[in-house]
Amino acid sequence: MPLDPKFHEIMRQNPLFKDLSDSAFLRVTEHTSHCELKTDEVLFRQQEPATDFFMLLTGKMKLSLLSFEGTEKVVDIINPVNTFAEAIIFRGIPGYPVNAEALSDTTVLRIEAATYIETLENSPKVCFKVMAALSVRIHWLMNELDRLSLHNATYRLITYLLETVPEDIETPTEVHLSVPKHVIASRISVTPETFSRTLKGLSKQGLVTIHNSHLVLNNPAELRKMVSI
Amino acid sequence: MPLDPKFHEIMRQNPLFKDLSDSAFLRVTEHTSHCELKTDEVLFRQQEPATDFFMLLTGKMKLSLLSFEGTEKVVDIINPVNTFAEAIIFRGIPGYPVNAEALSDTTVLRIEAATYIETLENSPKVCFKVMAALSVRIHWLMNELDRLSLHNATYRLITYLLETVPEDIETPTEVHLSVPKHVIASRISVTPETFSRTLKGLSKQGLVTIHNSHLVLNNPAELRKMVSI
DNA sequence: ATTTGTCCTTGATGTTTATCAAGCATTGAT
DNA sequence: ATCAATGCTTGATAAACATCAAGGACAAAT
Repeated sequence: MPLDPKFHEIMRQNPLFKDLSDSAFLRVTEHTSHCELKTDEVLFRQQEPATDFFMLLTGKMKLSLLSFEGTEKVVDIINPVNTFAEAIIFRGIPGYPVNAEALSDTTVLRIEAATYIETLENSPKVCFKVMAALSVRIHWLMNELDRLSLHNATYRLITYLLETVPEDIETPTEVHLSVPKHVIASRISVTPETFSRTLKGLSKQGLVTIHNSHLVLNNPAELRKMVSI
Repeated sequence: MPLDPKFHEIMRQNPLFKDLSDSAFLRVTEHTSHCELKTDEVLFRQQEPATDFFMLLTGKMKLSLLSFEGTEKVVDIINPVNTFAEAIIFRGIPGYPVNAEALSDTTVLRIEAATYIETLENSPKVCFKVMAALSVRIHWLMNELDRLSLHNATYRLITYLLETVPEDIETPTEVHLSVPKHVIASRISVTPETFSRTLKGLSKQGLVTIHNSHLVLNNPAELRKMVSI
């Protein structure tokens, strides 16, 4: 079934679709479907055959890895209106490399990879957009590696918090944790207990004020200095 | 100066150049130069303007990040005949994201990014190869992230050792550590001291035998089981 | 109103790994 | 032959973080 045209505009804003010709774009949308997920519902699992990639419209998704002991590591938290799993398109390997699960009720667009690839074959311009997107991803991952291996829990928490506010903010800023704390804990690779204690540590230093999921960064400049961004 | 034709064949074997037309390839080689580095010599530093990417012909290179405290983390060890820093091509950001330093006397080819980009604009087929290469990189990085955040020093050492031997080996196998131990230590994110102790631990269990830089993996199957690959 | 469940916090304890300090082996230079 | 210099190992100690166990806050269900 072809996609409801009301979604066309939002798709077009994404770099992966922006430079497609109208006819190519329509061909893609004909192989795109709309998909609703309830909280905790699984979109796909590690190793499952990967035939589609996705664009998140509303809600939150988490991408996670499962170790063989069964412990889970949240690799990324996806927000609207980003695409995810697009890197699978070009791999020889057929399976998804992560699990994708809804953190809240969500809507996603499911885009057939094969169709999209066909359209790319006729458009070097879009290829460049894709390559740029992949490169951004690579540098994000390198950044993650850096932050995991070079730094401690406090550092990782602060950088996580600062990612959610504009770069130039100097005055006290509210931050609402829109996903459960234990998910953020996994995302920055600490246990929920350590997360709680680390956040409390920042609070004792007067750097943040805590009201449940509602935080105030009292001194963004000082926080930035602590991680020297 | 154009590149000595004796290097053409080896370049052609790399996926980034394999599917270029002859004329396009020649244009690239005209903007490629040959470059010799002594041990410890720096090829480029983090933040330096990135105008070229590279292909390693002989020797070893290390790519590393420097934290603001001055500690170094080896992100990757490059072997012949791989390209590196190719992801910079498509980024908006102008600087290299890592440092590149020779671990031994090396020779590299320096390829002008702008010229290469021009050739891509005319060849969707090569674009696909590049996208595939970038995707492989992404999945390698996700694997790294997994191994750093889900596992301990022993696990990381074992996977490092197993990466150097064929997948199906069951009998005792020699492994020669071709780079200094402290570099490997940084690569798997432990201190040299921990590296030494961890390796000794494996030795005490009879899993490896140590003769300086020369190791024997006595039971690859058991090692593989321990990390359950 | 009580119960149940989820999520978070807190404290006590244990493990892993880093840090500091010293010593040993090898190499190259004087 | 002796003297650094380098890279590795080893031991003692400390820090960071995980684990285990218990309890509190809050919301939904009964």
